[in-house]
Amino acid sequence: MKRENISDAVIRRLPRYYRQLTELCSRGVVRISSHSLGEEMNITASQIRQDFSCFGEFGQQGYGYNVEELRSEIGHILGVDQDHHLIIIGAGNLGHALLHNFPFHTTGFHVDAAFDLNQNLVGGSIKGVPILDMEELDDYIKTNTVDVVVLTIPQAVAQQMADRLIELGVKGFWNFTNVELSSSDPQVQFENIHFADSLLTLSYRIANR
Amino acid sequence: MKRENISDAVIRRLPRYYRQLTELCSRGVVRISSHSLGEEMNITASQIRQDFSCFGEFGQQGYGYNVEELRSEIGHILGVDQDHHLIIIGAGNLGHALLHNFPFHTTGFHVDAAFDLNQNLVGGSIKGVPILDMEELDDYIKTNTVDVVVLTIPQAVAQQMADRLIELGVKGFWNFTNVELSSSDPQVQFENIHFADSLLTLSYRIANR
DNA sequence: TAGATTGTTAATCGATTAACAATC
DNA sequence: TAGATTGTTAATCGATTAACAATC
Repeated sequence: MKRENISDAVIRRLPRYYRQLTELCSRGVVRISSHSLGEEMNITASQIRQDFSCFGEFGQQGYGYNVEELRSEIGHILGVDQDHHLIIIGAGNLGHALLHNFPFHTTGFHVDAAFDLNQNLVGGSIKGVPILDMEELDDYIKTNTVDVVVLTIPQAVAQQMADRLIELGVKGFWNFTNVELSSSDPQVQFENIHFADSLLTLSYRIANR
Repeated sequence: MKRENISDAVIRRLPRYYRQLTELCSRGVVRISSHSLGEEMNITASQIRQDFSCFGEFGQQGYGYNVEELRSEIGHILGVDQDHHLIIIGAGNLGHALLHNFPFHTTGFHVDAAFDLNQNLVGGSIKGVPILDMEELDDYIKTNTVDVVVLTIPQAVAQQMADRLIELGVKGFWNFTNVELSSSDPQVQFENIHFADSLLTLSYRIANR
């Protein structure tokens, strides 16, 4: 399904809705109105209804939304039921931490492999994910489906690695290096976790409180 | 210094400017116009001038901006020259990764200690940062300056830990748990790194490309 | 001086909020 | 049926972009 004209602001709220609805599910809440959902999330009821209406009609007048149903609709919109394939490049501290702690399965991603230069790691596995030699990367991508590459490598080699991967046809990057990656191909998607940018905004806010 | 009415959008662009200017500095670029800076960053020249004008007049007509000077001004606005104090709660994989890889010093933060429950870690240190027993946390905060607490602990205990710390007077949180933390005190600042939300937006975009 | 580029004011665009008819 | 709450249209608000006088 291809949807046009959904603003980035809306897209960024979807995971929050999904998270809140998951929480409501686990609390056993069956139905909720845009008003009460908004109260819990600090969002106006208007915005919630406006957001949802971009994707369909999930509620019922006079009743509100069925929590479980709405959760599953939003999960579907986000693609959590799509079984995407992902590999991790760089099995250092951060790659390691993601492999150990991040619940990839709840987001519809399957981690197929990790790659590293360090020969002490190569051949081993973490949480069932094999660590392969960086040498095997090109071959791997040519012969396997890779929807997203996680970049947990040093800044210095980030753009060149991205270029190499884009060349090989990779279209999705979850970028943990504090580098602004770019591609001339608009089909290529980057999602950045810029730790430093994040901490600096906090620094600004505590300094200007 | 207290600035009023600076929008979140502007604040979130500041670290990007700072990053780009640092890069320009290292390339030896001495001066730059809003136009060329905009070209490099994919931002309009208008927006750049508008953004900077929130904080002062850093340019010169007919010349543009002195890169080094502008960088230092923005760094100052962000507080990188302020030597903030920070502790890390949870020295597991993620806390570990931050201690090893994150260049706290370039952001004006000094990491004074890490805390963990795991007695195998307590007493040791990582990159010169001592790992203390969680038991000592309350005393530590009462007797030391703590501007920011990094939360790299399990989701399940996140809000209760935040409540405990807020009670003790902590006003800044760098939150790595995928939980929406909140406080009734508007002085308390949360900056969230929601990994799952981030990956889900990527999932959405590759599914709706 | 002439050209370039700023800081700022005005215009435009887009996102959020309010209002309300439709209807469960 | 009456009350509640949706989905949607209209109004408002805020952020981005354009324009331009000031001036280096």
